[in-house]
Order: sequence, then C-alpha cells, then structure tokens
Amino acid sequence: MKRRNTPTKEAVLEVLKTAGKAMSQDAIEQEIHMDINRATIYRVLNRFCEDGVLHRIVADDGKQYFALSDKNDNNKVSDNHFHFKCLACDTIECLPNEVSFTVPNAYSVAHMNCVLTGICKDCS
Amino acid sequence: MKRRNTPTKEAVLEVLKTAGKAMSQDAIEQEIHMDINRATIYRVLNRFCEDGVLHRIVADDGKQYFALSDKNDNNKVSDNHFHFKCLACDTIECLPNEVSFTVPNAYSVAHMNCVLTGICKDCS
DNA sequence: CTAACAAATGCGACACAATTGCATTAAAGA
DNA sequence: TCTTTAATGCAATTGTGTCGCATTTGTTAG
Repeated sequence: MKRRNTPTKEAVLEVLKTAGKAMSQDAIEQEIHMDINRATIYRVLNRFCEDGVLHRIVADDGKQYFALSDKNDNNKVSDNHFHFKCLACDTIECLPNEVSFTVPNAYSVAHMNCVLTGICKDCS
Repeated sequence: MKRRNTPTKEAVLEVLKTAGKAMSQDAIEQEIHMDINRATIYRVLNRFCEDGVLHRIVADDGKQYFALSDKNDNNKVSDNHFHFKCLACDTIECLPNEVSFTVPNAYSVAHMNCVLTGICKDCS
C-alpha cells in the first residue's frame, strides 16, 4: 500500500501549512481553491494521520480538527501538548506547553486529547 | 424558569450515581428501566449541566459523556480534572488529578476538556 | 512510450449523535 | 380543583464522518 502523490494531498498540506493552525474538514475545503469531494478530503486527512504527518484533535464541539505534527530532533512525533480553542475566532492552535500528568497505578495511557477553551491573544 | 421534579430527572441522576462514571446518553437509556424518549434524556442532561449538577466531557469519539460534578467545601464546582477513557471496557472516569497548565500572555481560559485514553486498572 | 496494477477519487447512500418544532402532558402553587 | 408553564413524546432535521463501488490516475515495469 504505497502512497502516491496527488494534487489533493499537496493542496491539503499547503492549506494547513499556511494556516498554521488546526482546521476542520469544512474549513479546509473552503480554503482550497479546487473542487474536491468531502469524502476524499477526509480520506486524505486520515491517511496523513496514519503516517504521522498530521494529528487529530477532537474539540468540545465534537468535531475533528487536524494540525501538522511537530517532530522533534529525532524525528519522533510529539503531540502531547495542549490545544487552545478560541470562542471568538473559532480557531484551534497548538500551545507550546506539554501536558504533564500522572495516573493512578495500573493505568496506562496510549493517547491524549486536551483542549482548553477561551479567548486567544488576538481576540482579547 | 423554575425547575420541576420529574421521574425522568430522578432516574437519570440515580443511574449516574450508581455507575460512578461518566456515561453517554445511550448508555444511560439502556440502564434506565423506563421508557424515556431520547430527546428527553438529552434535555434532562443539558439542564443538569446548566445547573452545575453534571459536567460534560467530549471524548475523542466525538460523543458527549456526562458525570456528576464534584463540589468542593465551598460548594463551588470544580471540574478541572483529567478524564480517563478505557479502550477495553469503554468507560470514562474522572481522575483525581487536577489539570495544571499555563497559557501564554493574553490568553484566558474559560473551560477545559482533557481526556486520556488507554487501559484502566480493571482491564490491565 | 506504452501497458498494467493498484492507489486515489467522486458520487451517492448510509450511520450516528444531537437538536428542534410542535402538540400534549403533568408538576406545583394559588 | 384550577391555572400556569415546565417537561415530555414524536417526528423530522441537521451535521459530521464513513463506506461501497465504479471510475480515474499515479507509478512502475517492460
């Protein structure tokens, strides 16, 4: 199952890079100046998540948002940071802060999804 | 808009108290031994959230889960804790750990939704 | 350059969570 | 008991995300 380069993939990545924020499928579709099917965009986004290019955030509106994964020096993906959803401009951005937590004994954590909601610097 | 006591409200609260965990609408409906409409359960849950009796967690499956709000000594609601969703038994519980975080200047936080996913103590 | 294979796409239908409008029922106070 | 209006049931609707299947297109081998 080798991946192929397609105009759709490039366009989606380009939009996300330009925005510098997490975006939902419909926001991406609006921003792309091409006619791409909804299902295709979802499939592209899901593949990017599988490949570690993007990571998925589920906001408290129940919707999925996608943002570029930042890789550290060892090229290891690290997405254990907080996300911030602004109530005013309705965007989601990745905060630099790492999430620090401890869990009780015998619990093991595979994944985290932490979203803070409020007013961002541009809207305050 | 004064609230009234109804069998539905009592039943929903009872189920959540007994479970001691966060539950979704369909899980609550299954557990209640009455025939209550889906929309009604949602309305009851939403009212409880408005009144601070329950708090709402949105898991990374995009679904809403509801749990009793724990109030501290001053009867002030404090729901700034982590939630843990077990992949094995598919339940969500409130962890005792408070979420500690800092946000960049000029950001203000109104609400948080932090869910850790993994294997809980009963399933490991 | 062409042919062949399989990944990617478009389209429509579908599944599911959650909400809403409206008519009806029932809780609570007078 | 009567009145008021919050709460409920029902059906329809909205919105997000997925899936099956036929078609297109990227990639590689010859």
